[in-house]
Amino acid sequence: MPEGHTIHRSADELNARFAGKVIQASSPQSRFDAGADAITGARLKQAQAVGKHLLVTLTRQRKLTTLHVHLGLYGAWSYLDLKVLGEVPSPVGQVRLRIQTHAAVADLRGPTACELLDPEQVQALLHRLGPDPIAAGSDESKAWNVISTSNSPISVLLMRQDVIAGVGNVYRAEVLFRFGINPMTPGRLIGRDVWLAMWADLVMLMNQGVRSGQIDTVASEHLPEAMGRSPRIDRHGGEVYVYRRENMPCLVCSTPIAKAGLASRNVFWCPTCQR
DNA sequence: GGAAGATGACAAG
DNA sequence: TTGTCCTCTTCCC
Repeated sequence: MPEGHTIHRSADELNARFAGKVIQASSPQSRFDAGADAITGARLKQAQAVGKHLLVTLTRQRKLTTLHVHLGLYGAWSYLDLKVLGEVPSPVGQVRLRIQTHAAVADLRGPTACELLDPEQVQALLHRLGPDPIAAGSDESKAWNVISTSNSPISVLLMRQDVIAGVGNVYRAEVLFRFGINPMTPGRLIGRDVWLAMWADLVMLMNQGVRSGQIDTVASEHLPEAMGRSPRIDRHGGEVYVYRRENMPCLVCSTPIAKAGLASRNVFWCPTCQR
């Protein structure tokens, strides 16, 4: 499931299979019939991730269209290699969009957004997103301008896509732990140096997530094995300090990890390490 | 078999 | 802050 690193991987996967190819599209679920018809026969130029948004540019008869996909909480892409399978399998479950060539199939399930945008709408979307730590050359100062003047908790600011694009509930919980910052700390109390270090940490962690496909944030000296405990892989597939570890001992100080609802999302932190 | 919950975001009040 | 939407998995009976 999707934070920014997942979407960047989706873009890479789609480019590897479909970039430069003429595609067929369909909506087995019938909820994107018109859109699928509109892009069938188009050439897929490029898939690009911006924060949690996926933008796929397609051309047909020299006309440019952009497919915009946002996975939301539980949307997902799955891929099938037709050279291995031999024939095109029927869609399983609720497939909103199927993209296909003679060689490959990509199925999209459960997205919050699956729509076609014109260039003005694409610009409007990009305009309302903050800097993406995964995109090379992103300007962190746009995020700092908001954070340094805001009374909102830093944990809320980190989730705002107009402040930083691509950070979700896991990365925010983990980066705050790594810097010993309490989630309720107002943004304006975060120092410039601390912010720059946090940004650099997000750049490192999220790029690592793009490469590995999972979120690992625990320093090697704090891994359970290094602490004499049995290895534990979290349900989401990576190794984390606090995310979804409520009531479990902190990997650093053994204090039970706390959990609270904030702005309708769960926040996790160590009450001792993050005073 | 059914409820609850999940790495998200939006609108309404 | 609450309600709503989207789909699948996990957990409990």
